[in-house]
Amino acid sequence: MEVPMATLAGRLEALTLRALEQIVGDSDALAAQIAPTRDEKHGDYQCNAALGLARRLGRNPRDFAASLAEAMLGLDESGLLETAEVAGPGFLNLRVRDQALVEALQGVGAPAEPGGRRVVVDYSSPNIAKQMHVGHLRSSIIGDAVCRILDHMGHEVIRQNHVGDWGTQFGLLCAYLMDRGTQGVEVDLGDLEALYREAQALAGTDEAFRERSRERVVALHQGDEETLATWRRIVTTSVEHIHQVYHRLGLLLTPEDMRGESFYNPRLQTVVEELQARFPAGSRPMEVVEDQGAVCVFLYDEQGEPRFKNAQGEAQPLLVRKSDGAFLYPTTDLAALSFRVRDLQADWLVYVTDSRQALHFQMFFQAARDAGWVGERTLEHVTFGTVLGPDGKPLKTRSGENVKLADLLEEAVDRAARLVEENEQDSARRRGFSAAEKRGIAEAVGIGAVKYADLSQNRSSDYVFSFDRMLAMEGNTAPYLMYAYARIRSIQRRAGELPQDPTLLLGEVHERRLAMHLARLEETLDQVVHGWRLNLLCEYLYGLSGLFMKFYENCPVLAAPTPQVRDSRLALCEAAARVLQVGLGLLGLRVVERM
RNA sequence: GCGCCCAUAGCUCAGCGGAUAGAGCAACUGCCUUCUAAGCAGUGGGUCGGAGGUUCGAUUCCUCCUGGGCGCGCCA
Repeated sequence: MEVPMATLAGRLEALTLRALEQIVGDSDALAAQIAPTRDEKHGDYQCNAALGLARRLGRNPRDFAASLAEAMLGLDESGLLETAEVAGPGFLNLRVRDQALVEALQGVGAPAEPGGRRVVVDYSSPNIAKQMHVGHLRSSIIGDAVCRILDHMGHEVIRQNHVGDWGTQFGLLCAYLMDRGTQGVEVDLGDLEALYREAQALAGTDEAFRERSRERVVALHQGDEETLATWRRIVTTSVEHIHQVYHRLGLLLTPEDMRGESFYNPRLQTVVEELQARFPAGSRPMEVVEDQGAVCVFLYDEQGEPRFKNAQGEAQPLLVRKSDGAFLYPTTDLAALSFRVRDLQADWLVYVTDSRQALHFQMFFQAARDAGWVGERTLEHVTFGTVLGPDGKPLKTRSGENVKLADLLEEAVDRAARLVEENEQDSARRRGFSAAEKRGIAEAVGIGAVKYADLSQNRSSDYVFSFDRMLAMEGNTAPYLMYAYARIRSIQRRAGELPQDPTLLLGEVHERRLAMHLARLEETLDQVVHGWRLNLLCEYLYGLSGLFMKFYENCPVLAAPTPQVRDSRLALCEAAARVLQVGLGLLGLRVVERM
């Protein structure tokens, strides 16, 4: 993995590689193995290259590490290293010069120059005609953070909200609405949901209605104007609701990013025909055959064995057309992939959906690859676990329904508002906020808490949703990080004029620790992107907040011993505020100036 | 049956080859006449589910086992 040269880790890695080449000559298997030290008595970074390499070369690891250290110090024209010391069985402990650290802080948090790759990020993807519920939370939050980080790193991001606006449920709903003759009458979302439930119930008992629903699906797909008009009314109502929720969640998604399943309808037939024509029965690694009236794509590995098997141990196909002629989820996904590659010219596709769809994505990615649609492009399925209730089962309301996202966010903000109010009632903590300020803080803290609680989890595991924990004032929570930021702003307000281009002095241990951590934002992001481990960014920001709090306790800023130290500390405060704001911004959280 | 994910402190979770395994909560002890105490400092708490293997080195990688979650032909 290439690391941008600007980061300390990147510069150390480059230096280490040059030194290794000098010692052992050209070798394809050289790895610098630079990592931040866990314990600061081992320096700032450690190089673990000597341990393994010395053994392969039949040399003593400590001796090898010593000559590596010598070579590195000799090649270090830019004055990066303070010391390089051999320790333990052959670790090389590296301490960075304060001057190099100060340089690394220049422009920290600034976005990269544009010029990266073109990335399509597919996320959120709610269903039309239903309220957004907790099942859409993680995709929305995670996908948005992915977009923000990619953009920060200089990539061109194209958001795609692949909404479900075209399935069989619309036949049901259109048929029911048209039966009732509600054309022209305003329908709100609550009505739609009630109507959908009624329609489902009716379909359970009424064969004729089921038949009319099926006909409506066909009419819709064939572009029947009356059916389309009904469908559009449903869509318009839902889109409005969805964007209200997005606005409150603070997502980047706009109506322009919405490209629903219906968009691909005219392309589905072509996709199936292309595959059928190019991969007739007997083709490898993929063959398209009709079985029981359905069009099936079978995928084979290099040995000609089926890549996927069903519960009976038989080859399992990807179904691209049902026996009744209708298309399915995989068909739409293939059409969308083709559109993103050919029309949007993307060279990196990211899909953010829950992990239950992992098999589907494996199959459909493989089919796209085998069809030659992918080439050198990157396909990533970013999965996540389920949001659970206190009982350890998927979160539902007491009556067993999906928790509506709008309700969940409302409660989070309510609870945050109560916390703000409690502080205002306490004479020792009162800040004298206006009603508008209190609302602003509650909104940022409440929504931020929900998002941060999600992002700070390991993506792959399920997690138990708890307002109490996410809004806790202590620990790795949004309020803690936002509080750190507000404290910095408070100092800056009191300081008045901020110093112009001050010299950073890192004599105090808390000053240097803070500076070193601040300098590691970009290298943390490099790690985050590798596997989309967003919780690493959360951990980084939590660590930053903790270091700032310790700095705050131990290093008076406004009452610093000298004007030079005061200016230096004010500059550290400014850098910390910037990194916190940028970092939280990358996660989609807003900061507040006071709380 | 096959596949994917998970198992780490009493609880909730970090830690995807490196040095004595880390946080927060909960329990206990200090610190507000000094920049926001939504804070800081400290104490106690672990056979990293089990057994093998690879490695100079394994919570981390591989194999098997146990226990949980999820998925596997016309839903998306």
